[in-house]
Amino acid sequence: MYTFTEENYLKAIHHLTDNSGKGVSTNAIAERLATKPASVTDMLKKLSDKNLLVYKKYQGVSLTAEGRTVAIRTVRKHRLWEVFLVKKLEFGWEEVHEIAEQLEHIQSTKLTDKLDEFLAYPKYDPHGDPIPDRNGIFPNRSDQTLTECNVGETAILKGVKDTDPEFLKYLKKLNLTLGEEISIKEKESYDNSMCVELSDSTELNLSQQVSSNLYITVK
Amino acid sequence: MYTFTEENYLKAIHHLTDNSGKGVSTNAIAERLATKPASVTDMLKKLSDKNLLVYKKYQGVSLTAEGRTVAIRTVRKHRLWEVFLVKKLEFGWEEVHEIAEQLEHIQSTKLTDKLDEFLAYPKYDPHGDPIPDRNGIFPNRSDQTLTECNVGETAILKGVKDTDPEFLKYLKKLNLTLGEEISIKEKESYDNSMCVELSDSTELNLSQQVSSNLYITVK
DNA sequence: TCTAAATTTTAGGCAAATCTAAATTTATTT
DNA sequence: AAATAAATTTAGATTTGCCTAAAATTTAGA
Repeated sequence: MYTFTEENYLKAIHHLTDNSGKGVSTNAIAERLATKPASVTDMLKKLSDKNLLVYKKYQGVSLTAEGRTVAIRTVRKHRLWEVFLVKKLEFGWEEVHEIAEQLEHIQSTKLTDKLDEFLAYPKYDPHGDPIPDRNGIFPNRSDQTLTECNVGETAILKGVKDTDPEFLKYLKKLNLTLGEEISIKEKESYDNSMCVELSDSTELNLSQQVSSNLYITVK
Repeated sequence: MYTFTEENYLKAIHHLTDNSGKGVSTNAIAERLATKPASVTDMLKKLSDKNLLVYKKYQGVSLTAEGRTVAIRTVRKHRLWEVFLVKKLEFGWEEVHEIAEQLEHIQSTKLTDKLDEFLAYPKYDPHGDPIPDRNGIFPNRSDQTLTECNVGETAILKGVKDTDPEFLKYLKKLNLTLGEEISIKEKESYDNSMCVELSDSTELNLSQQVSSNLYITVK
């Protein structure tokens, strides 16, 4: 149906699309795909010819309905495989992205749906990112980060914004896993770091860099 | 490491290698991969340059140790994924080959080994084909077919030689699944068909075409 | 053995996806 | 508003894997 490369471009463009209505820039796509802007321009023309996106020279691109469908389907596959790798094969959450980058291109709707069923229809992947259903509908997710919480509140860790393996390993070391309850004890206005307590009573000091990458809901 | 195409060529050549010591022919490879002989010649030169096989013009090819390792690793991945699809996702045995053709190219030794563990180290795939272990060692398999059995003997179905989806669906319809006990009641010398009885006492008439494609062991 | 048939290889090309270097367009600055 | 900087596109190549048509080699048949 769609090639490995086409799916990757569409997924990248979908990821880079914000609600501002502006087109996604060539440079942004090139950076995300670790390729050169000239290569991106080439590919945008081809994808435009296939009606997967709307491209006007120098104006950036936006996905068509068809392009968005393909992109979301790819995200769905990626995240379902990540769940499989962590929940069934017991990989660490910092190891699965790379393998899922390959698995997301397997072509078989039946496989995707059976995998979904096997995993009991998970709503979020191991990093807390929402998994679209077979119709492409995403579950809602909190976009509130720990930074926005006040002293005295208790937050529940729902996801991570940054999924860099180094960051994930660091959180693992701190015992910060999805679902963890985090009570804010103190906020330091000097560097915006915060002191928090976990459910097992350990206390941690989190930099703003860390807290701004943790999606939470207030209890 | 190795491309999709390289793995496919090596797997095909491994499959076509018999113990006769003769090289595998260009035409045979082309037919198996549904490609043209000229394309095969191109690729053989490249694989030879990479020391994955030994190629002499007009003489056919044979795999080097390295090439064989890659081929067997690919077979291992293919068959493990087939087990996963049938045992865990409940696909029919006639549906899994195509999907496994894609999954077999996922690059991650850790994934393969974890999958193997998850599946409890299966020795045979859903068609009864042996699965090499992580060192490339195949379990022994019977190469005796039902055709060779005599009246009065009871055979246990261990595998199928032909894995064409149509044949597999036919066997399913006949209730002939791996492990089934088959008692030979009668052999018809006219067309070499045989009349057999299954464990649930149903009687079947099997053509030579069918019986010669069933690997068995005598009880 | 000598010729015809089959097999295999070479030659020349094509499409996908990428690259570098140069040209063009848009954005920013003074 | 002109000049510079940044972003984007074009032009021309490269690599991988495949193709067709023609040439070369091997095998098989009379």
